[in-house]
Amino acid sequence: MSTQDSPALTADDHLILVDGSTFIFRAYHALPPLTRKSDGLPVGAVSGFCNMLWKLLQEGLSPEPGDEPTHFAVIFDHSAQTFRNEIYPEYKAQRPEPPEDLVPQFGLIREATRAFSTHCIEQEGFEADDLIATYARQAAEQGARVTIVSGDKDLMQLIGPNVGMIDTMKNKIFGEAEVFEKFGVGPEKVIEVQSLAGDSVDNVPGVPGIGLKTAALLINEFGDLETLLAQADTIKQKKRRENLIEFADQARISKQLVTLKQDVPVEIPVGDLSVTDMDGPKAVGFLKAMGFSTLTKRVAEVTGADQAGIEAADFDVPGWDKPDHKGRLMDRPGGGSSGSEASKVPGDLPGAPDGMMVPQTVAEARAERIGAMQVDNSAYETVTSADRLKEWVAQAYETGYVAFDTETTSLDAMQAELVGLSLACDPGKACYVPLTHKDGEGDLLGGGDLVDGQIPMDEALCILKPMLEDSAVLKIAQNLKYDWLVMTRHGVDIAPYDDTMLLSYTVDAGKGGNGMDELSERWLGHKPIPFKEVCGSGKSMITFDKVEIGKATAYAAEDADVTLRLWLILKPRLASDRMATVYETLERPMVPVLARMEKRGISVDRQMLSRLSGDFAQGMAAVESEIYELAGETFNIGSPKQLGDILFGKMGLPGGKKTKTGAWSTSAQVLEDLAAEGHALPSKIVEWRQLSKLKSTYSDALPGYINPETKRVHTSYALAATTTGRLSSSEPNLQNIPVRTESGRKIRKAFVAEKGHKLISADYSQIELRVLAHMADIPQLKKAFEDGLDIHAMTASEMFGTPIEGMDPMVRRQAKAINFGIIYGISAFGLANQLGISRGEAGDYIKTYFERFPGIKDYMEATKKQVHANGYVTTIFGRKAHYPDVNTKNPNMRAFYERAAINAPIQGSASDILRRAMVRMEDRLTASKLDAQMLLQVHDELIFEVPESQVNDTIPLIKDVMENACDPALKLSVPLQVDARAADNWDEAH
DNA sequence: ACGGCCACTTA
DNA sequence: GTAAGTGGCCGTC
Repeated sequence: MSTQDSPALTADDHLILVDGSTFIFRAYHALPPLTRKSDGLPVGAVSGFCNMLWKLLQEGLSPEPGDEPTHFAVIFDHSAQTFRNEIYPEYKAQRPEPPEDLVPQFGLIREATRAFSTHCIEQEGFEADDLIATYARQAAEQGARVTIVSGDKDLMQLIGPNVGMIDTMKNKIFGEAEVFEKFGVGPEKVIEVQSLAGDSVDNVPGVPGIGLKTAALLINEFGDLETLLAQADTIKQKKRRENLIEFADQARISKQLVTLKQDVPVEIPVGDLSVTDMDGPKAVGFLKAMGFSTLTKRVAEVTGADQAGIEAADFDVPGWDKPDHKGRLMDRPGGGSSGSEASKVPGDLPGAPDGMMVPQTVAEARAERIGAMQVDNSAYETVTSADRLKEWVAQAYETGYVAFDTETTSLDAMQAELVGLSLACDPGKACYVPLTHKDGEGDLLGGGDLVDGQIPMDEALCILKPMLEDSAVLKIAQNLKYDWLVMTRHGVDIAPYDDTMLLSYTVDAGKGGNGMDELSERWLGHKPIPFKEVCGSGKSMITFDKVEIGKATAYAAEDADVTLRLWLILKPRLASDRMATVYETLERPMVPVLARMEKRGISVDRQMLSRLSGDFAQGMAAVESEIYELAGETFNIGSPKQLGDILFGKMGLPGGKKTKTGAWSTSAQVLEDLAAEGHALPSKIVEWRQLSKLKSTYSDALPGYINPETKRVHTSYALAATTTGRLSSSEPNLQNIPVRTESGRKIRKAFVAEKGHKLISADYSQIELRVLAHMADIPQLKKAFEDGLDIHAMTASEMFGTPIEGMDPMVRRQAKAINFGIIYGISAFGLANQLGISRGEAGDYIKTYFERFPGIKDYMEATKKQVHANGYVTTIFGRKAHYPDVNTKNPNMRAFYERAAINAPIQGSASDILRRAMVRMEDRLTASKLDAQMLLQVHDELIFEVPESQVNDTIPLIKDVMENACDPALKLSVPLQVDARAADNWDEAH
């Protein structure tokens, strides 16, 4: 990958650079020796390294959130020879060969780095320090924070405002003060001092007779080395003066040696060092192979890897000659592991219990600490004055983050009136700011007046707006999209922000709901005040502005308090679960994108729908009388129970399936089977039901969703509702608008473009099959997509050997059903149902398919193995879908979860791709000065409203964004194809 | 008034 | 065979 493809770092990023090489030596000498039980392989330094790395990956460096690394790399020396040896051949020349039992551990530690899914960096000709210097400079220049993990004083010259250094072995943080303590100067003068004082360990000569103290004295007096050398003749002390003059060049060489090279042409750009999801089984396999039982257990627990089911990794250890006789190799005291002693050697670090090396993860410790705090609803403040509100805002600036929640009059963000808002900066410290509470008599003639003691809305917003929009304060909300919509209608654009619902969804999708009440019970063991206890429910429900302010404070401030606590628990899990990139690229940026789509809404033709309702009613009435005629009586056709009595009781038709409650099924499938046997009534029922559905769900219901103000329909998208990463749409659901039947498409025609505009529909062609071809790496499928072939015909041709030219449509149809079946985690039962063939025949088809496409079978088996071992599967962009119950003993349930797990990476990856396209779309349109507005998303399709004059320029841009949505993070091995069309209504555009 | 069940709509 | 949401019916509260 070239440098320009690599994403730049931002101020929100935090790069951790681990100095691997010095760590190895220090761990070797500082820690008690340790050998592998099975064969005496020395692993002491490996153990120390693994514990250190695991701790860093788990909790970053600070117990506070927001500090988790977004980028992480371990840097090693490549070889002893570097450019410094050309300048000064003696540089580090006196270094002894590393101890014999350390040699095999060099490779193992690199292996360990990779086993923890961490970047392992080394480059020929450069020391680790130079690579660290280069990365640190680049990251700092891009505004990111950098932390160097090392105890090497040579790295102290890099410390600066954005660059910190920490010695994890001594648990010491090095800031400017520490540098000053050690060198007597600030970080920027360290090299000047070192060039004078030299370094006996590294064989840097310096100037004879000048040590650290004198060097610091001189540099503080003269400023830098060159000035000092130029004015050396003014030095009073004779010997010092002579040495400075005589060894001036040696000092200059020394400076070159100690100056770290900050412009190494690094092979891997800094932007590519982002933290990636840990491969639990891989890490566990490695740790098992090392015999680190405690850490193995710990990693398996946290990553969810199946400890028992994973085999120890098998790899060669260069530099390690497995002794013929146990215990021969080691000569370090206590380092040997003779056969008779082996059983006495603990499986892990002796003398350094894991409890010290591997503290509880921050995520776990947090959950425990925050979860143990009590929630006290009576402790919250009601903010009634502008001055108090300003103090809360100041507190938010002080803390740097604030939990935020709005209270309104409606669940529909597009109609909701702002009633008040709540803030929290610290667990237990939260407030409610009532704004438009009215007294409770508003339903009578009098009353409905504003309650006293509320800050005027405009004044409150003036105080809050700068903070809510200030990049210095992180706003934390639960389901921010709602609050974002409410606030944007008051001219406030919240940024930057975190969303606890999305955090939970990112790390735990599939484990349960992500609503606040559920998360609060799960993580805090606290049940928040139910909304209905404040506002009631049903007909007697009151809007929040009628709630008495004391009661409102207890409820509203609690929401902010709980949200803050959830954030404190969930945010560290992005790092510990390696999900930061998923959250930051696929989840968080979707909030404003979807909010704007919901705000725009789409125009529906009310008259057209009204006419359709009439048409459907007429059709139903006609069918209805036929039904009563055939049945010989009237009954409620919409009641499956009554219908079953007529069909299978009175008329005595053969009942096929039963529903799970034991009643006769009257499903369309059953009715169609009966119709095929020549019965007249069943097909009439099917016809009636279709019309009934179209009328009730669509033509009758949709006009009720037209917003009186905007005259448009505003759906609501749920970002955290599905296990796979798909969105869902509700109130109304605009992702299931009919399209398959002629009468259904009439509904779709009622979705229209504004005057002077067109609707553009752009949809991915076969995206899930393409994703599958990529993931399972199926050569025939990839070739077919590259060549633009009819994929179902190709499948049929491959399976049955018939040429694509002049293929029987029925054969193609079967292949199509199989292709879909594959995506759904195929079973003979399901395929038989779909195609109306026997289980045996369906099984034969599947067998043939797997023979032709063995990679698909491999993929499915691998996926099943994964979900059983980890409890989750992942998409190509790292999204996780959890199936916590997949190991159930119930074979039907188990098979069901396995199919879902096979489907999830396919469906989820396709969803990720469209999310990426959506996140980029608006900027790309704006950059091209196009006014297209993204209105709807339907899983593989985007709907836009576009000024007529711009249609021709907009279509290619939309296609470009969608077809290249994987760039630059991932190179898909199949092309993506997008079909886009413009028309006056959705039906014709589709 | 609420919730489970069934049926139907989409990708 | 995967993933969703909505409406009508009907029993329970």
